[in-house]
Amino acid sequence: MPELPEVETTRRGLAPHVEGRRVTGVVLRRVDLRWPIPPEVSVLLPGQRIRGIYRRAKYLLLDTAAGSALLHLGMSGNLRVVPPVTPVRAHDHVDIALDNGQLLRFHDPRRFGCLLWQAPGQTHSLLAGLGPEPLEAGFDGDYLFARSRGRSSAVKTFLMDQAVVVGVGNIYAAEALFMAGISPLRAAGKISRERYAALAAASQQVLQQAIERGGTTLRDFIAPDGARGYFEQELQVYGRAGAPCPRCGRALKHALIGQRASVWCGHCQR
DNA sequence: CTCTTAACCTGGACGC
DNA sequence: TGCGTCCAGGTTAAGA
Repeated sequence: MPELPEVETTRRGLAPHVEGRRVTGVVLRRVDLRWPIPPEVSVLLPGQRIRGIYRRAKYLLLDTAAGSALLHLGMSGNLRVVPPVTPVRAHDHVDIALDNGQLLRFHDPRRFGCLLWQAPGQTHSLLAGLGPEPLEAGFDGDYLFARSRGRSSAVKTFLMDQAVVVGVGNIYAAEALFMAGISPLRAAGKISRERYAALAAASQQVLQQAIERGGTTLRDFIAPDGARGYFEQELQVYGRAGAPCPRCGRALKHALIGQRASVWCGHCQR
């Protein structure tokens, strides 16, 4: 489900409900997510005040003086703020109760997500090797050009590598490459500095627009208040294999690239 | 390092 | 209606 825009939408939706709130309790119904939920979550988190909610890559951090809860939504996860009487559904794995009477509820059918703990002043190992944020300084065409030299893998795979740049997943990689006019199959190491400048700009534009639309809801994604994302209406190529290219009208091609379904225009993207 | 592949898990869509 | 197969927005671990 979630790429950067969906995680950022979740962060913004959660912030007014959780910032400054004290955690009054934690209920773990299932701890066997991608990794087991560590004891700190139930031992250290209750009683703490949430100083802020932050996003790094596709991770969310609930920051407290005792450490930070580190959440990833995997493919199918979502976080919602619900009243305490809300019936528990299948796959509602965690409730974090807040002193405003609300529950922060983590739901994740496929359990590819995680809830881990980061000690104060430490950087969790999962965050250590991540590339720059695409919407912050340090990410541009010169950076992509430099990082891609000598790499033979497809540029789409390169763009989705979280060690290169974070937050870009299968939807937004397809959209950014279409916008930049670059074939997803092209070897990353053989693309010019100028074309990488276009790709960096396109990536930023598509991510920013998706955030403004509240993300993309295909199946599971839902904002903390239950709202869907509306970027699906703006998708140019993702999920449109065989349909006419919005630019030239030719049928969009599709293939697996790096094990991921990929769609592009063989005419407009070179 | 870089690259490829398999694996984790559930639900929905589809074909028969 | 029921069953088998395939596919899905992510990421890591293991092996070449």
